[in-house]
Amino acid sequence: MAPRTETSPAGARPRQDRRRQRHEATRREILDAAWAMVRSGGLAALSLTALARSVGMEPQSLYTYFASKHAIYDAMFADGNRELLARLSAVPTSGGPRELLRQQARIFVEFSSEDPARSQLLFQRPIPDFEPSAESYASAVEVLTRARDGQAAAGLAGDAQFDLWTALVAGLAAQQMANDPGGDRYARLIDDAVDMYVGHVLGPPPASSP
Amino acid sequence: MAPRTETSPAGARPRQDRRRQRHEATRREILDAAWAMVRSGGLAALSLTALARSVGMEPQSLYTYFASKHAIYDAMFADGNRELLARLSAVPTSGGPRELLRQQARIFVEFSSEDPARSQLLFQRPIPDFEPSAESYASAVEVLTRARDGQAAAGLAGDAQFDLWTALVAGLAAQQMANDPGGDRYARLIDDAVDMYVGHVLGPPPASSP
DNA sequence: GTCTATATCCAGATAGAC
DNA sequence: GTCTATCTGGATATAGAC
Repeated sequence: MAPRTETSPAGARPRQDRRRQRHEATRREILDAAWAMVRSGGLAALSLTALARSVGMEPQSLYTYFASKHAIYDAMFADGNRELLARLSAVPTSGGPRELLRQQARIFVEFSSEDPARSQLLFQRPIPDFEPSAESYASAVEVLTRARDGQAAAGLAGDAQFDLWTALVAGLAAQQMANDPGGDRYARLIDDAVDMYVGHVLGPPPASSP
Repeated sequence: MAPRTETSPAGARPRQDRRRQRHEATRREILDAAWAMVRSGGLAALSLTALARSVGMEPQSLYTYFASKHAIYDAMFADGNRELLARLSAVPTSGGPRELLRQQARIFVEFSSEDPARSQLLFQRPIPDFEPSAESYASAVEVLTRARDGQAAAGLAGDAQFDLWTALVAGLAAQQMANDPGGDRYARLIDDAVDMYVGHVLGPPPASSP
C-alpha cells in the first residue's frame, strides 16, 4: 500500500525500512493523541499514563518511542512550528506590503485561536524546565525568518519595526484567545491594526481609510 | 502595635477580633509563600504539600485557611489585580493622552515582566479548570475600567480602539516575557508604539517624530 | 488550629520476562 | 516491541484525636 520513500538504494534492506516506517507511524499516532490531550485540557494536562492508554498501550511502552516526557513536548514543538511555517510559506509577496501583513496576521491569529495550548507551547515558556532541543528550536527560527523575509520581499524592512509588528500580532492573538475564545472580537481588528502599522512605518494609506 | 481597624463597635469582642487578625495574617503569609513558589517555578509548580512545608505546616493544615487549591489561585488572582489597579490609579490624567498611554503601557509591561507567572494567572487561562470567583473577577474588571476611564479623561474614546490598545500593550508584554526576559528589547518600543497608536486614532504627532 | 493517620490516586521512570 | 512488576515519590483531600 505505502511505497517506500526512503533515501537508501532501491531494493536494499526492505525489512528494516518497513520496521522504521511502522515505528514512525506509531510515533505519529502518539503525537496526534498528545495534541488531542493538550487541546482539551491544557499543556499541563499531558500525562504519559493517560496518553498511553488513549493509544491502547501501557504507559511504560511509550519509552520505546520517546525517551521522556520532555522528548514528547520537544517533538510537539517542532510539529507546531512546521505547521505554521507551511502556512506562512503559502503567502505570496506579490500583493504588496499591506496585503502581505494582513495575510500573515490572519494566519497567526487563526493558528493561535484554533489551538491555544499549541500557542502556549510554541510562544511562551509554560513548562518550567522544558527547553526545545537545538533541532526543534531551529524550526522556530525558520518561522520568524520566513515572516521577515516575506516582508522584506514586499518592501518592508527594519528589525525594530519587525519587533513592533510581532508584538502587535502576538497581542491580537493573545487577547483573542484569552478574552473571546471562539469569537472574532480581536481578529476583526487585524485590518485596522495593519493600517496603523503601515501608516507608522510607510506613511498614510493611499486612498481608502474610513 | 496594630490598632483595631474593624467595623464593629469600639470595644466589642476584642478576643474574636484578635483571632480574626491572626487568621488573616496567616492567610497572608501563605499567599506570600505561594507567590514565591509560582515566581520561581511557574504556576503549575504550586503544590499544597510544598507550600505548607514552606510556611512550617503540614499540608492538611492549609485547609483551615483555604478550602482548596483553587481557592488559593482565586485569592492570588484577586491579589494581583489589586496590585495592578493600585499602580494604574496612581497615574495622573493631566499630562495629556500621549503621556498617559506611555505610563499605562510602562506599568503594564513592567508588571508583567517582574512576575510572568502572575501575568499568566491574571491574563490567560493556564489552569485547566480554574475560573475566578465573581468577587475576584470583579477586581479584574476594575482594572480595565480604570484604564479606560483614565483614557477617556485624557481625551481618548472608542471601545474598538481600546481593544486595539490593549492588544498592542499585551503583545509588547508577552514578547518581552517570552523572548527577552530581564531585558528591554520590547519595553523600549513603548514610546514608538504609543506614537503609532496615537497617530492612528488622533492623527500625526505635533512636532517631535524622529 | 494543628496534628497524625489515612484514603485514593497518579506521576515518571527502570528492569527484565516473553 | 510490549508486557508485568516494581520503584519512588508526589498529589489533593478527609476524619478525628488533641
